Amino acid sequence: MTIKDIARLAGVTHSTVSRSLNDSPLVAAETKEKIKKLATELGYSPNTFARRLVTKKSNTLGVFFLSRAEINFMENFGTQFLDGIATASSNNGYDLLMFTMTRDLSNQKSYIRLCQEKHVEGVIFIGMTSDDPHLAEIAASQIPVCIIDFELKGDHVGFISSDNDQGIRLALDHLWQNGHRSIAHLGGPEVSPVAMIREDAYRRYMTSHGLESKIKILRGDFTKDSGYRRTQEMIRQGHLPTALLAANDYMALGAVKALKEQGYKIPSDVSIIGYDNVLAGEYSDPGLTTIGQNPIEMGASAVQYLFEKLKGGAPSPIHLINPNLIIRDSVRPIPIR
Amino acid sequence: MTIKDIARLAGVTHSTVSRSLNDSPLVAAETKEKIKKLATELGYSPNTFARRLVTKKSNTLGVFFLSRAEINFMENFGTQFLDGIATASSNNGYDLLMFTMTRDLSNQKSYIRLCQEKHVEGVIFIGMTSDDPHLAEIAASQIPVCIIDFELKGDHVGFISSDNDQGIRLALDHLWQNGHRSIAHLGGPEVSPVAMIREDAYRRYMTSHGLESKIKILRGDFTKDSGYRRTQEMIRQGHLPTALLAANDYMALGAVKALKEQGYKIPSDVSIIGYDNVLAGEYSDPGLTTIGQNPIEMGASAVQYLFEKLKGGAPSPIHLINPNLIIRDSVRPIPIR
DNA sequence: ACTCTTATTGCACACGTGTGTATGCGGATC
DNA sequence: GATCCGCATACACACGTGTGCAATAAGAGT
Repeated sequence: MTIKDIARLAGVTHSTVSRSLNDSPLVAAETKEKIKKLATELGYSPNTFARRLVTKKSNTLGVFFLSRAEINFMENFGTQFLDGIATASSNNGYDLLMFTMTRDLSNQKSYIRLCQEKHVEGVIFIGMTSDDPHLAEIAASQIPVCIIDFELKGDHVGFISSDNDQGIRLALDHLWQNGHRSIAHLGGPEVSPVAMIREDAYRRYMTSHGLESKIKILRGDFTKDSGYRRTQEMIRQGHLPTALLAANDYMALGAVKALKEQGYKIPSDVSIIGYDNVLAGEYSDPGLTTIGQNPIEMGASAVQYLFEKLKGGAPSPIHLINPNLIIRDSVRPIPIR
Repeated sequence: MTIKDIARLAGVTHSTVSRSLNDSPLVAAETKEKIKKLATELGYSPNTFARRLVTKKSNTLGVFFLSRAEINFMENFGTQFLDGIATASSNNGYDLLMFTMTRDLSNQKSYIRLCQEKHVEGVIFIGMTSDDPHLAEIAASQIPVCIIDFELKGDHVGFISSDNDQGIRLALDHLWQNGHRSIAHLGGPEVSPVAMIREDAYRRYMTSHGLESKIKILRGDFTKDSGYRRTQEMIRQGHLPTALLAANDYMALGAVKALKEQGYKIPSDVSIIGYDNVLAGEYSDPGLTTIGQNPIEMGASAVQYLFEKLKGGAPSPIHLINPNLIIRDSVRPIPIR
């Protein structure tokens, strides 16, 4: 079923059909209607390959995501990113091609080259790592790029992230409103940009609320075990805060474990708040109050950035998505001392 | 950069170039080499749209996955399925188009229709649900379909799943070898096919090992809370087994919680083994011994099925992937009584 | 030396769609 | 009534690649 078939049945040429279906003003309203009706009756759908060949527009976005079996860092975020990306893309009539970034980075084909070959108009990266050998090439890309949770500067590259600063403020506001004044921070490693942003937000909040003297930072590495050990050390030193704000949920769960082992009760003895809203926090005991990112919205924003770029606009290269506070059972109000 | 450009530079016609790059025997070995060399030097890559237009082959697979923000049932499996699918697809020179199955099933376009429009040669579904209104249409599909974790019969539809029967045997073997003879089963709801398969495997194993009298089944609904409550009831009744095999990890974690609350120690008092290898089990206390599915391999198998179908073969419509036992700290050997 | 065969290349068309230009037709203007 | 204008449609070509068939050249056989 092609436009030529429709043309024959309607007694016109294929050009008239083409123009009708594309709503060209060059064709009489009457015949246009007639042809459109005929097309839908026949269940016609255009051959995208022929169309793309002549228009030189692919209407296709690409998404690369990290493929590492042993690293589960993405939790269920991965599918939610993809969810947001796929629906936003589809809503705008764009196809979505999916690629993986494999682990042996040596014989890996250049991403950008691959995109050119596939005629991808814009591309999104999920799970980019700083050891990737193609970073410079991506930064110099001529086709619009958007990277989730990894900052890279370039004329046509955007950056989508959760607003970590605001997330920390949400968490600390919650503790503050529950009467907590002695709040320690279980931070991530210094090599992690996200960890540093969260720690910095903690420092600023404490200072601006007159709690500068209460600032206390335990340095973990985002693993549950590091949270467990740093908390053990803190317990031994004997200075327990009333609340602990962890830079991610896994460390928070490690802290819970260490405290429970020493006979402390959560949240009656110590309140704990995590970050990321991983599933383990939902199923832990007590349920972990935490800050949730909005991965679906992040994915949609990435697509949004690409479309604005494609339209010739100059969207902000950085988009921070609002996180939200998820209240469970690990924070308890205390009277102000 | 087209084959015409190469033709001009090589002093031949575009047909000769086309034949050379496609390794046709109709062209002299000498000129073939020359042209191939020229093409790589110029960094030529064929225009897929033109090629697909004339060959009528898209070299494209499609993947639909369920898009439901509030349902996290896929955990990190989703990305791993996609990982396996994307790499297998790419290794065979196929592109992968991604679509979502949106929640409002009413105004949803027919999946198969969409596949035809996009010229998808084969399609994979992840997260299919039994309330989807397009099931009949999928079953009757003329293009090869493969569904992960959802059985549907049709001439061109395949079914990929973890081998639940073997998984249960792995778990019970592990308990058996650790001396356990009194093993209860915390099963899933009767409406779940997977739950029934797992329960049946439990029954057969117990019977074939002379433990028919020890068969005891608690009926949960796959949630942590149901595991918690069924276990509480069992404790109240006073007949504790030495080991508990749960039909999924969340229920296992619920059981752990109930037992710990009553002062029992895991695994010294009761051994517990879960199923699915969700992340929460890795981070729970104690680490949950469980059965892991191999989602990457499942994804790759789905692609494999489609390719065999496309080659005209008749692959088995059912593929069961071997699960594996993941030993952590929730099972402990006991002396045989 | 002539014919026949075979190897190699060119020619021409096709795939389905979009678009610039030409053509035809009706009506309005003078 | 001749001219001009505008509207609607047809014609023709293009996009880049693949392929059946014809054409040419070279070599082999008699």
